[in-house]
Amino acid sequence: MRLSTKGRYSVTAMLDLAIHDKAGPVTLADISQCQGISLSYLEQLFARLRKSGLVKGVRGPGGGYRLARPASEISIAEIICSVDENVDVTRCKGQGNCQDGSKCLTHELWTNLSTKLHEFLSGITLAQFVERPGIPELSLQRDKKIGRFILAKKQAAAINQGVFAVSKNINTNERASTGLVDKVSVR
Amino acid sequence: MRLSTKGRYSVTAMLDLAIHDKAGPVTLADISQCQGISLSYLEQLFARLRKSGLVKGVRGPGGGYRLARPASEISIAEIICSVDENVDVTRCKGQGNCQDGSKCLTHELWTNLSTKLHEFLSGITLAQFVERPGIPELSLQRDKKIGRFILAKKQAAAINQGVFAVSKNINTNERASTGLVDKVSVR
DNA sequence: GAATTAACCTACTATTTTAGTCAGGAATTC
DNA sequence: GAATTCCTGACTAAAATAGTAGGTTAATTC
Ligand code: FES
Ligand code: FES
Repeated sequence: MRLSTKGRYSVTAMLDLAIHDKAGPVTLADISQCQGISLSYLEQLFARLRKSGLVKGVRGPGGGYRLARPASEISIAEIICSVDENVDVTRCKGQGNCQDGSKCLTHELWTNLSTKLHEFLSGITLAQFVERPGIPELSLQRDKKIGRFILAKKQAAAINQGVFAVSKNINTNERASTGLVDKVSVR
Repeated sequence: MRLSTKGRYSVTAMLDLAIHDKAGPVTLADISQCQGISLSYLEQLFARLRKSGLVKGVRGPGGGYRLARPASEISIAEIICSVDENVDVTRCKGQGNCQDGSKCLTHELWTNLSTKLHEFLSGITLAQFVERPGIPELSLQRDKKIGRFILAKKQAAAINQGVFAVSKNINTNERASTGLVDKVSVR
């Protein structure tokens, strides 16, 4: 197992998705702006998250990314493993033969430690972080900023079309699946 | 917290020291040979371990490195932290101000996760690995190889001085502190 | 159907970290 | 004084990380 900023970015982004899951898809552009990470870099990370079956992409206007599974079924370990492909714990990659054909001490040490670490991180789910005391207030604070930003864009689009209170169909297939448009729409 | 090959090398090397602690100092040359890591790279790692007060260096012939404390008082977390100086968990490095002056979600998430991880790795000591079932046999196996190598060197030095059964003072200050020379000496 | 949005894809560049090398100096033993 | 081994600093090579650029494709809105 390996821990780097790559995994940190991914976990943070996934947390973002988990928090806003009820309000529909989150665009990478928003995460990029909010977290100060490059958009294309995020795209690369999310490509892996998608291939690992952790997120689903929703194309078109009003689209973005959402969790492929409930937050309670996604562990921190899964997220980190999906972006850090270099998970070769030992040097021999499974076969115990890096010391004249026989198993070295390193082998046992790291398979042991790494399974323990993995078990530990597997026990922590995204949901646990979302439901953590303190998050609701922080989430609210930040939603004002992000929400305002999203609304500003939607408003601008609406004004551009002549009318103000528009917000009809943001993304029909998504609305159907979530049944929650009010939070995204303007009025 | 961060996990990389750097920390892996260090933990493995420290385990080596812990196993052979009773038999006196272990040279970096031996660890280098046995683990297949560059000697100078090991020296750089051990420089940090020494500055962190985890190991003590013993100069001169018969010298090497030994643990500065009992193996039962050295945790995996300490070792990893001492070589990976880049332990900035958050982006703001303590102050919660990376989001318009206020704390972002990332902050709480990572300080929380990282303390948990740290607690976890702090609970695992070197001694636990040395005393682990399975290690004695493996250690014995490997000691034949390393031991033979060390003995070969000592023998060569002895022969060089005309007598064979010498093994008088390998490293006096070390012998005094350990009171265990027989394992190191030839006969 | 044209415009827009945002996912999706590929290749390239820059920066940083990791790993290794080199050349020497200092303490210790013999 | 020679050998050994820690110790130091500077320098190089390779790899991973982070960011950039320029597109294509699917959905939505008008
Ligand atoms: S790493 Fe598996 S035998 Fe050495
Ligand atoms: S990382 Fe500390 S406030 Fe954002």
